[in-house]
Amino acid sequence: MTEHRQQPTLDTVAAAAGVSRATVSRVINGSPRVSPEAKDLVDRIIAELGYVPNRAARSLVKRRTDSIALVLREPDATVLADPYLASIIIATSQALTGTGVQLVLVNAQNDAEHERLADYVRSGHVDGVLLASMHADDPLPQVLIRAGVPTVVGGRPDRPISGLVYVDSDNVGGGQLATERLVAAGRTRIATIAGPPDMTAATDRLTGYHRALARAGQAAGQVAYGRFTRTSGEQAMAELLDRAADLDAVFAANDMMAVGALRTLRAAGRRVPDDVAVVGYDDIELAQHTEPALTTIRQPIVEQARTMTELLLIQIGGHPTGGPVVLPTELVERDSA
Amino acid sequence: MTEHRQQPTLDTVAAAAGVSRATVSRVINGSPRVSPEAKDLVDRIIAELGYVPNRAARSLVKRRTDSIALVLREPDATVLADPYLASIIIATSQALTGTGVQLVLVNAQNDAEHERLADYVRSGHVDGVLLASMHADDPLPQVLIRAGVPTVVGGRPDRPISGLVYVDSDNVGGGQLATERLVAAGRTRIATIAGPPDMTAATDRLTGYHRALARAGQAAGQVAYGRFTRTSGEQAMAELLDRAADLDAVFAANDMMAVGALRTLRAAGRRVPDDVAVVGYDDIELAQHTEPALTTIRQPIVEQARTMTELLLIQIGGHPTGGPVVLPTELVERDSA
DNA sequence: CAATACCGTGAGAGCGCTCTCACGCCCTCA
DNA sequence: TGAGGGCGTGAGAGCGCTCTCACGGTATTG
Repeated sequence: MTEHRQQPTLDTVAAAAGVSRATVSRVINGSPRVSPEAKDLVDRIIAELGYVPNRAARSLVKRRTDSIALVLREPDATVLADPYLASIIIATSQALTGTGVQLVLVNAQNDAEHERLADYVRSGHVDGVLLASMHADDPLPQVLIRAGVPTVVGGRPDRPISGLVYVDSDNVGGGQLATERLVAAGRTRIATIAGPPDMTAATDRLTGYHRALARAGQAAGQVAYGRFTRTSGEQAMAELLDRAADLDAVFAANDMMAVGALRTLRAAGRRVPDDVAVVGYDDIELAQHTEPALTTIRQPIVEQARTMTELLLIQIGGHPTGGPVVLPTELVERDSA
Repeated sequence: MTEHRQQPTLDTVAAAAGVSRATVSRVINGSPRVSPEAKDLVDRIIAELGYVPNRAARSLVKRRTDSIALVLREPDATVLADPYLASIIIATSQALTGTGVQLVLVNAQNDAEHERLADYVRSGHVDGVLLASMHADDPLPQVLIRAGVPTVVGGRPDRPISGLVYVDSDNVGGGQLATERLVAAGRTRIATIAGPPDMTAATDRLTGYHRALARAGQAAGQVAYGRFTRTSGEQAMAELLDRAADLDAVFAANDMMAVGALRTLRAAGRRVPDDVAVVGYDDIELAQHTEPALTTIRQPIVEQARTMTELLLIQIGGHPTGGPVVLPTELVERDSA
């Protein structure tokens, strides 16, 4: 293994260029108060020596690290393939390219790690925090805000938190969009498989469902609850079929549950979309490959990540950010409805 | 917004405890050369003041940042849902919990960003680098090794690089496993859809396929090439059917191509597995939901990430690491073969 | 009992950088 | 011609921490 040769420092460069450390620093930081000749000379020496500023030293004096934390709260390896998470991570990372800001991934699954997270942030290793997803009763956002740490969360918290900036997608609008699609297709006995009542995304989608039905002048339909998993979707669909054998459409609050519903419907001998139309939510990869391909609602994940990142950087810059941002969703028409 | 109250420093704590800065430092770093009384006192003051050491200051003098970079080279938003990537990220992050080491995600898509990556690492912001996936002709590993940066890469490079530590899964063994499954099922005209010839994972799987056939005493079967995408799998399958209408089995070098093959086979009126048995590779989420569910090869992604992380930490610790590690794969039996 | 060892502690020198301040220079203006 | 005002530059004081070194005190040894 190559020996770590001593990295050149500011002083090395200054000495080689015959100027002071301050001048080199000015060149590096693009200060206008440097003569063109000095700048050229220093630039040349820097290239020659392969000098790279030491980030630790810089952030020690600047009180700035130029990196932000993306905090994930999904717990274990079972969610490994969670496409939403993956998208958020990649999209955030991409939103950061060109800004010179680095992304630090932080896993904070349990409470102990939440504690450490606060310390971690206060230790000055990051300038701000992105919380990937809000969970009910999560004290983290408030802790961070109270500590004066720039923070942006993804998804609306279950109750308002003053000073909290969040970026959500329009779940109410999405649920409404999905249900309206079913109404427009002439369905009149539209049921729904809702998500866990303790998640705002789930309750918002249900609200959208109710709203669309009301606007269409239809009576409230059957509601069954799932846990956003395929098997819970299968069960909920069975329950729905049991309670309302004549239903002709289902809006599932996410695609995995829709996939489960599709299975139950097939097992029950119902044809999709002929007998029962199905609309999902999320537009996961799998939605393209089901039989029939799933009509669903697409969330603006990339845009959400980008918006969150932008808001955070603005906040870090010390500027005021507006309130929460809610991004519109989109209907993806396929074959199941 | 709360004012960032002045964080207490070592001096603050020392003054409050009536000891010297050095003693506080010793307590924090768990030095044995501190009297129990002093330690208790300092611990109490630290808790009282909510003191957290400043990481920048620490790493400035220690030349250690306690964070590592995970470098991704998947380019754009189209691979957003790449489950392999997501798994690697999450698994790495999990492998790091409890070590006190932080994960910095770095996107290095194009060459310009590769350049900057080297600088970035030399700027001392990370202690080592994990390269998520090897691409052919990638100069990065050599650059890093030459710079003396601890590095571990995922996947075998296309040609040996001296001093490079990599962790691969046994693609040859996996390809063999898949093909043997087909042989064991009594298939005698086994074709394969191989991946891009410039990726070692693809060529290794093909090698495994050939080896299994040779061991079984069967003649070499038809080989068509895809690009690891579903549509390329569809095309390759059509090509295969064209060249050998009587084939009774296909080994696809990844699941996405297997899904494509399934489509083409269905369109061609072939029943799976009755007429044609299909085995995929990767065991992606989707493999559970195809019709029929896909028999496939599972890679030890979590273990791979964990191993890579461990090897890197050992290297960072200055200890010698053994050579490359190759992890075994596993057959997942479902309905397509 | 003197010599030696060790142990807990404090003083202080940096780590590599930024940034304020002061200084000399040239240019402008009255 | 002298006062004033930039403008480019250098000196030097830290940022918060670790770590070496020296020192007094107690325990151990011949």
